[in-house]
Amino acid sequence: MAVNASTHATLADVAREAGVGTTTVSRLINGGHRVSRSTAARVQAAIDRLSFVPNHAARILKGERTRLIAVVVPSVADPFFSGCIEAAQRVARSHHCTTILLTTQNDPELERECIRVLTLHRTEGLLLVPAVSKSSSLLEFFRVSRTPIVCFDRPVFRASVDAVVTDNVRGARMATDHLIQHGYRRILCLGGETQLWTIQQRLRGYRDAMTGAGLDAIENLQVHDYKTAEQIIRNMQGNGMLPDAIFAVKNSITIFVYEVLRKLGLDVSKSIALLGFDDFELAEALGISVVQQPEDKLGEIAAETLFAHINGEIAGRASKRNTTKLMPNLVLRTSCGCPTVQP
Amino acid sequence: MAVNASTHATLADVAREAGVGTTTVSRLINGGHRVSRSTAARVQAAIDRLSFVPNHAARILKGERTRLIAVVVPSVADPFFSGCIEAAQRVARSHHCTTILLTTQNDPELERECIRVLTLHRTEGLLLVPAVSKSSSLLEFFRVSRTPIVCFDRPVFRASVDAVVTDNVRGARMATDHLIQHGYRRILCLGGETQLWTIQQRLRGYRDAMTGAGLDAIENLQVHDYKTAEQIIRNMQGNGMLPDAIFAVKNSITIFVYEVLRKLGLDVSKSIALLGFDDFELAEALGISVVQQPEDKLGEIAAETLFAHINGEIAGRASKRNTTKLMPNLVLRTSCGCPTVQP
DNA sequence: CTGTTAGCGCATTCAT
DNA sequence: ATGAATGCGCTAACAG
Repeated sequence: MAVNASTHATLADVAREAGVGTTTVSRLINGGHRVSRSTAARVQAAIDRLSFVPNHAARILKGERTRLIAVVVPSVADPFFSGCIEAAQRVARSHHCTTILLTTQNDPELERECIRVLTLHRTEGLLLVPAVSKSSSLLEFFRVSRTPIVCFDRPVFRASVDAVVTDNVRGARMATDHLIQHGYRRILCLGGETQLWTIQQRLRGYRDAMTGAGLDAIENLQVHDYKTAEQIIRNMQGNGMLPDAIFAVKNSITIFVYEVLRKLGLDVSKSIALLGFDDFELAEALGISVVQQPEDKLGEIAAETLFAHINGEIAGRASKRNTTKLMPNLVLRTSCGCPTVQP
Repeated sequence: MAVNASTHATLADVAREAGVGTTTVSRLINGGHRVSRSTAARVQAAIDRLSFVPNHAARILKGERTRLIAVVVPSVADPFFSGCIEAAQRVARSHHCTTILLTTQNDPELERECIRVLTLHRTEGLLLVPAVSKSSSLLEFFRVSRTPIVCFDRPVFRASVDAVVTDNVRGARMATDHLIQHGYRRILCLGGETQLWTIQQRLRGYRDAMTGAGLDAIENLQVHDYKTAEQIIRNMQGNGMLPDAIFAVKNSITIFVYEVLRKLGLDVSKSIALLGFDDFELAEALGISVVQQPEDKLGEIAAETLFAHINGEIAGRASKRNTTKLMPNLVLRTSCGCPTVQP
């Protein structure tokens, strides 16, 4: 047989093998309409014999859809993002699309490279967590790009693309208000990575709540790792300035703080209350109260919105951008001072 | 301008816009050799004006590399796998390749679908966590596939493809031995998902260690969630049969057990020692001793091996399969009974 | 029902 | 240094 030995079999190979024209083969693999029973069987046999799989590139060149969408996130390892990705993938699969996954590490330079790659591959849509929210180069890309784009987790300022985000302000305010209602007055807010929009929003929520209650905001936004967290709390302890409660603006900080309090022998919720933004696996076991983001909803809605655009169900660029704000959930366990609930 | 309005600009569009032939444009975007200074500038301007990005599909059709590799894992949300993915991606990027990410949920049916998709896209290589280790259809696929494949985390029995795995037997044995050395005699092994190769290996390690020390293995492999874990331990408590120590064969079970012990008021490491397979974020904070898998190494080595194959640096299918076993790390914190270490 | 043919966008001879 | 022509594998329009 004169099959293309070095690489994959082609449609022509199959046609020759089955003794038919290429069109017949093409028709068979595209639904099998207008092909006689017997011919179909013969062609199918040839396909199996040659392990033929159509060349996607050739189809795309003919103008078929690529059925590829790109998901660009800061990191896969972050449980929050991997949760979103999982949900988005599920949606993509339901639309018979495959996902190209790119990571930016929040670096605008890498982000540009990701965009180059996905343009190269002619992805039909882009689900993007922008590295920075204020970016003229992203704005420019949005302007010239002809493929649908949906941002999630963070918006891009002044951009005319849809975005799906959590209401971070509201979440932080709910959390802080709750601590205030418990009667705490000195509520410390611990944070880091303040360049991120999400963090800024949470800070705003915290401040709003404190101000609203006539309390002074106490903040330290230099928490980068366990070490800095320990130092900060030790210092406050040394000065006899320990707070009544701590609001941690993100996942990892909540964990650091919990660890520090434990090491310093401070009983969480007895001596110091703790409430964090973002849930994590062990939080429930440890009774740590948190603001929970609906990550699967985020990924799912973002992806559904994207496909609505792709399928032309939404007016497109002409219309104004539409930001969907998802409400976070205040999950009360015991670290905030709430009583243990007995099931 | 007669530019292809509805879609992306083509090389011909650029050529027309710049008043040159297509060849010249092609040369410019492929290194720019043999193009005069002035022409180059003119063409570049046209490229920018039209936001031209070469059509990858056309290049592939011409025989260029797709520069695409597929990563097929059970789930992205699992921190173990997302760690592997992150590392593999880093390697892929260093080889100028993009990653297509597919998930199987450990379902052989979905796995087949993933393989269809990646064949369609002509990925140059496949990094696979096989849904099941005993699979004739996978074996068949390996046999006919002409693209390099590397399995990781789990092997496929009797397959002639490389695999990179953790030495699970050894890890479990190290863990159990350590508990034995602490003087514990009644060491309970708690597990689930026993259909997975990794779990089976860990069980073997546990049994080897127990048998080797002349102790009776005590196992319950029906732990599926928090509820079952609680029931099992409560039962043992009711019978006065609580063990001295517990070895949890995986991540989530360790967490369940920790949670149960806490709820039952049993002091971990004082009343009952605990040691788990697989590290997790809060384990350090909680002082839970674990067997740590080098996930980034796993992903990295698997990917590097794959690229060695892709780049023809390894003999290929002819040679026997080569399984790389990575040594896990026993990370001793306090839950196993070890003293707190003061830095 | 089935086959022939043109052309998608690009890289690549082979001329000039 | 530059361009015209060819073909990669496939689909679709057009015969038969």
